Amino acid sequence: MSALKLYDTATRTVRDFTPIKKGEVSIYLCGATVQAAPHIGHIRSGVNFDILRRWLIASGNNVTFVRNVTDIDDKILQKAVIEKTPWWAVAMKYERAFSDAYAALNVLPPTYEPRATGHITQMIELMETLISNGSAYAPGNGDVYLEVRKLKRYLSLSNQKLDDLLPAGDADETYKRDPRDFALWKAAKPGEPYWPTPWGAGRPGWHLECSAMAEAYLGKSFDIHGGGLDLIFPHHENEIAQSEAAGSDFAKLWMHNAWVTTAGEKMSKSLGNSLLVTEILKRVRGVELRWYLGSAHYRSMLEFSFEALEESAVAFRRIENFLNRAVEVLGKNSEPIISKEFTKLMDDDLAVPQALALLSESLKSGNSALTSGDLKKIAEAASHIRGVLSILGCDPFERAYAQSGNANLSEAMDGLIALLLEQREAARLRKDFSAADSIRDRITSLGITIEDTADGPRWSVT
RNA sequence: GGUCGGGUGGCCGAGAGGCGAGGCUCGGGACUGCAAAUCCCGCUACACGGGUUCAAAUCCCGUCCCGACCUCCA
Repeated sequence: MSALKLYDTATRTVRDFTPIKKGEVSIYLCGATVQAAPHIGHIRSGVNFDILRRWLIASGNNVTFVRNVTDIDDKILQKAVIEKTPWWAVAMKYERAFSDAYAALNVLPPTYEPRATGHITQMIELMETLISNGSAYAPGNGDVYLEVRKLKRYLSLSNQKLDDLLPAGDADETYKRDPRDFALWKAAKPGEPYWPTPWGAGRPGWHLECSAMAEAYLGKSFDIHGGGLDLIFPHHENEIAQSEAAGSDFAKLWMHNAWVTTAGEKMSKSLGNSLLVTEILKRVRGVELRWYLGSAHYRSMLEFSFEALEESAVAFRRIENFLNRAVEVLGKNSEPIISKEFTKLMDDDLAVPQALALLSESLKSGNSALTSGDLKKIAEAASHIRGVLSILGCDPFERAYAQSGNANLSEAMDGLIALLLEQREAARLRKDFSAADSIRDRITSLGITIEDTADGPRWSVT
């Protein structure tokens, strides 16, 4: 019995979430336009919605999760010219880059991951519907526009008035009945890729694909539509306009994640390469980046700095260290438990930051139990921590984060270090501390940390 | 111009009328041959000016500052 509440952009309130079909949740997330490698802002969206998805699953729902790939658009075509390569090669290259980033951050693969170019047929059908019912028009040049003045309602998501909008600057308005009408379909210019349609050869406008694909995979009505804040207008407004004009109910609830900012500003694509996921992953592991991106509330801006990232990674290693020690002491891993308190927090619009305070309590209690040797409490703490981490997608024991090392090699290493530690222990016993410290220093300089515990020394690679 | 979101301690980051989230840093202590790890204690804030209230970071009015969107955007 879920009491999940989520913030709905459409009503600007936190409200009860009830799926259309009990136990089944359908989500459409606007994915990447594959025109450049992902930076950490792009991937935050993936992480935030992955947390939502994991929570819905943990709450007993079957989740159908659709995340599209926009593999044709103006920027991809521009990039193809710059990179002197076909547009589809550009799209494929960056789609792979996104896939790699999602995988590195343990973002669950979507149930379906449709590409725009694979759904031209559905888009044409949608346009036919819109033209035949008078919502859209083809002025004859190959373009197809949606006539926004004819809509029963428009701009309800962003709460704007049509007449307040600034007129589009560089739009070629000669074919538009109103400057605010937007393109469903764009006529191909010479040299551009095109698909044939009853109105001429061209390619999809940006918004059409999401309406077409959402209906294809989720039907005329589905539970949650998500994306970044900047998609509210125009992208999501236009999706609503198209789909409603075509007779769909479309999304029941709208969720938008906030940005990763630098110096208070939205991360822009012209910022350079330093914040690309691949670059960040040279500094911290995937699980640590995910922990960082997931740790702020999804509707709060996350002010990025390398200091904050490093700090966050250190905090995560502390948790990981406890879990590893718990396994050593207990001889086995503790099963994740989702506590009532945690459930209450997550049900409250995914209150992750407060859940982290809860985790912090478990960590303290677990570490204390480790000192006192209270096995029951150690297991309890480990279970609660793993419960939280499993929802955040940061459980270090998850397969996505498993070390793919050479088993023989680590066994040999284990033996070698044990040998050194035995010598050090012998030196300590005879109070030859300078010999003991010199062994420790040598080991430390190789990047291995030695800790003396009540149960003897333990080592870990830093 | 319209719409939306912010300003919280040295830093990050929650909360949204009362009983001061949490983490990091810093200071002190316990433990330890030393270190590391861990635990305990301490430091304590809500942009500014008014107002409402027994009580305001939270509500209201005003001001300042920052950011986002307005047909390329996570």
